Amino acid sequence: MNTSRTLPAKTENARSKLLDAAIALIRQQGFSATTVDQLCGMAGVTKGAFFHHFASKDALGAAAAEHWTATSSALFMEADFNRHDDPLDRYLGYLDFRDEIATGEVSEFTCYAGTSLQECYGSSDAIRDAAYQSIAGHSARLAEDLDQSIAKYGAPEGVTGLSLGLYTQAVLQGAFILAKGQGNAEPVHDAIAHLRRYILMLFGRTDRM
Amino acid sequence: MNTSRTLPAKTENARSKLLDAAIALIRQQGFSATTVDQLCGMAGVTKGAFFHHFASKDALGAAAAEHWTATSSALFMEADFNRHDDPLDRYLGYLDFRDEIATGEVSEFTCYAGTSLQECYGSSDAIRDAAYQSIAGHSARLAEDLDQSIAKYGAPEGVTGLSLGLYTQAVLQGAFILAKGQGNAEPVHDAIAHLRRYILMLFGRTDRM
DNA sequence: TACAACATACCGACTGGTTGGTATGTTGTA
DNA sequence: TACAACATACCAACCAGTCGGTATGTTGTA
Repeated sequence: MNTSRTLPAKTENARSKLLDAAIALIRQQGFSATTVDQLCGMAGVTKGAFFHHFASKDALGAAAAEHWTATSSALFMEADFNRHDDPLDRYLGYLDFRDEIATGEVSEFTCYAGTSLQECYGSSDAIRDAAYQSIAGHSARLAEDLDQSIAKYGAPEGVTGLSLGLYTQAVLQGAFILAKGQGNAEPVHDAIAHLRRYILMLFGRTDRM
Repeated sequence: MNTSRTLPAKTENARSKLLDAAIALIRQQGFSATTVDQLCGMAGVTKGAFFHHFASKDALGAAAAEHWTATSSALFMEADFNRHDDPLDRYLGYLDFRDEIATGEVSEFTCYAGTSLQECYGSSDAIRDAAYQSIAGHSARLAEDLDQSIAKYGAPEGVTGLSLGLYTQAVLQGAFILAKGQGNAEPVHDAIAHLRRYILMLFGRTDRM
């Protein structure tokens, strides 16, 4: 759920410039602390454009979650790890990929959906729902590979692909919080190492540790 | 890091009433979306009292993190699981305890420190630092039992008590985010089950699964 | 093809309620 | 009486949202 993708140059319209600005600013400052004027300033558009495209600040927050889903899912779908034949290799490749992209400024590798879900639970149903959809959908994507891994390698009773997919997201989201506290990506790398070890032990593939 | 503790009756002063209100309201709505007037209203005091005790709204947010540390660490210190002789039993008892207290309204079992750290990273240094201190301190407490467990049962190279303590917090914090999305504690129970299985496998105590 | 009718995208000054914070009392008590 | 612990009244800045207006398509039709 990172977005260091190269932007498609300049001819973007006001709407997408505002969505990009929203993801950048809200990841840094949070939703409430980010003002409409700030968003317009960063996007290089005026308030008129803002309220032409979005009914309210809340509506922008929710739309930004969908935008986030679109850009980040594109990022993961294009990545090389999907080409592995083995489902467990694909999952482990995903973890490696997430490990790699966790570098630089903390607010640039943390998750828009997680941040806004955490903050806006209780103050905006629209944002909460859109943000959770983003995370749940991403988990479901992972669950496919994990279900195939379970079918192939077996797993303890009660362990499902979706359960492991959600756990994966929980670990990452929690690690992002620690990274914000510490100011660097180290907690993310540590957490992924633990998660990787768990998965390998779970599937009896300790030879790959 | 839960606080369903019974409050010490009524003779609280304005300061602690405001801190309690802060933890309740900010966990629900987030820091920025919570106004000083709301805080005063819930605490049953006036603005004069607020700014008599706290230099600013930010200062209250930071003080609330320390208050959170105090109340939650008291909660965990008093709990029964600390009486186990075996360090691993103490850690597993901690997980059981966290599992038990994750019931009812989501905002009542989630973590003030995690929520405000997530949101205020980038907009308030004081709150960020105080919140991280809360989580890091809690992890360090867990690390003691985990280090003793490592000494007693052994562990793979590179696995330290502090690393596992921080991982434990990451798992819980991430599970809280999922719980906010889903609206109930199920993701927390699931995540703890995975974490517990990991720890047992790590220490070669699969007999206890 | 020419032109009216309409739509879309955007601008920026303005507003009215909100919000964090202040200035100035009042009261209990050591 | 001195001072901490509050209460009351108030303010200036801010902020989401509005509104009248412009510029540039698009579409239907005679």
